Amino acid sequence: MKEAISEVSSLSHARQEELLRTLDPALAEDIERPRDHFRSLPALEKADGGVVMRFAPNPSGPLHLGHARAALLNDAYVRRYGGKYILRIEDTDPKRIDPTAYTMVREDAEWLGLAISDIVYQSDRLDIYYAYAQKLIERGGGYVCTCDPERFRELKMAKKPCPCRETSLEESLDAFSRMLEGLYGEGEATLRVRTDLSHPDPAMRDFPAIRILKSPPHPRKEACVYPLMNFSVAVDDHLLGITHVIRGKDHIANTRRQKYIFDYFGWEPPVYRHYGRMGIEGVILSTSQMRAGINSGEYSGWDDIRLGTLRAIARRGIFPQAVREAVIEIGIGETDISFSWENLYAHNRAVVDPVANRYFFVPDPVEVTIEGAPSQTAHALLHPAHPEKGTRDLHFTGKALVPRNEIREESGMVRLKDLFNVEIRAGGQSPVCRYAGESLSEARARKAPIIQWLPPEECVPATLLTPGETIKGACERLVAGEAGAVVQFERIGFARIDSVGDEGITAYFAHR
RNA sequence: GCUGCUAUAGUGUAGUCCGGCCAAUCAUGCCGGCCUUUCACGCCGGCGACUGGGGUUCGAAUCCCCAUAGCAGCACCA
Repeated sequence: MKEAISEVSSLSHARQEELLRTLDPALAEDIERPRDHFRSLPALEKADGGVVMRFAPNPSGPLHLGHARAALLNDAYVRRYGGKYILRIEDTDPKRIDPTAYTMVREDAEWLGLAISDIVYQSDRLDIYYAYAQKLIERGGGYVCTCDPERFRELKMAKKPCPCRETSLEESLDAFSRMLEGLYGEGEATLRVRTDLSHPDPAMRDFPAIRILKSPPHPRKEACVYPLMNFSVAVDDHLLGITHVIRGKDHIANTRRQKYIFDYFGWEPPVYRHYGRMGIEGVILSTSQMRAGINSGEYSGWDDIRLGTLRAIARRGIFPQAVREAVIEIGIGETDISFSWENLYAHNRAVVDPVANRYFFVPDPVEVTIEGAPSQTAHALLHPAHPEKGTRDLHFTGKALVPRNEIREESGMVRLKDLFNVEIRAGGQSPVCRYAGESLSEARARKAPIIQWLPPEECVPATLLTPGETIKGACERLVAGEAGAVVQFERIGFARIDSVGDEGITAYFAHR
């Protein structure tokens, strides 16, 4: 037996399969094919008949890269299995609502290209939550607690019940009505879900479901009794027919809590997947911290290019498709990861390179006279791979703007791209530049750098903004027609033309 | 403190469930070369990882135990 095994083992997989096919073709069909791993997400259980999923941000600010992961992952599964995708605005905490965020979230979701089929506002559903809260009490699953929160916490940690836990069903129902009538002050009464006080995880013990909030007022509704997310989410997930939930692992405990509610009502919970925490190099994702920075004037707004908001990266010329690919590549692993800009840029480069027109941008320009050079016109291609897009024509008439850092003692020969060769002798204040022929092959042979340049009378002042620095320079006039588009400044990198004004062009650097 | 999750190159990821051509995949990054009137794109080559220690086994990235590290939760936030 052993010999037989080692004999088979010594054969190659291909050979083994071949032999098996001759012995038992049916069995051979069962051989597991190596999964073609083109970045496909793992399959979801119970999803073959279609899914109903949701993206559930709270409207405290615009969407950022962290939201994009949740939104796009769920979106990818809805597209894969078919079904519905619900955008659920979780606005049950007036303290954390920025009224302008309602629009920003919708704009950002649209930018991402989410396949949203419905939008639901939780603030429209308060009566539903109240009704289910009553049912929960009737089923013995909840009680109104009027203890001091601090006191309750102590009891909970000691695995001891608070006095309210023993109140009768009727009393709890009455107390809950009084909550709704506004007879309690803020924090004076809370509906708790009855769980298991001896549960080893303190996070599970009689967690709160509904609380009273007198201020600030809700921007959309008049109310002072609001559900906590664990309650509203459980009720909504059931009522909206959510089948699968993909969310961050910070919700693992919430999932367990929500299961108590599902159990009390006899509902079947969705299938959950929790992905790991995602940090982003050099960027804060906390909405409150970003807001603080905006208020203090550190950032110019939600679309300040140093921020990780979607509007900020859009402004820099990152396309939603690149974000989608980067996020899908990351997947739903439970490991904590750090999101790398390099990976995002690589995806964006693939999106943008084939379509971005090429232009010259000369940073820190210095004007030089090129002695002995004939006037002539350079016909530079808008895109090297698409000659049919045409050319930008630059007329040379004796002078050129070139990047200051190309003029050095040791410069020697450089070639002005699409024009001719120039011999530079730096030394002192005024560099001397002399025409050195048209020969491209000579420039090659002498390893002359091929640099960008501009006719001084045909250029526009331009500012290139990167997250770290502001580069002043000049660019071709034609760039003015690219407002809103992403172009490639040759030898510099891709940039989005943000605005074209009297004082010149402003562009945001995307990446190399 | 209590509870839970995770651990593969600089980064992301495949493989882990069901141990075996895994001297570990793919991408990105970096380095070198080729191509090229851009330092872009494309092509070729190279660099670089199974957290540590025990155990089980003929055989462990894969199973078990311990340790370590990171993360999350224990909010009248979501």
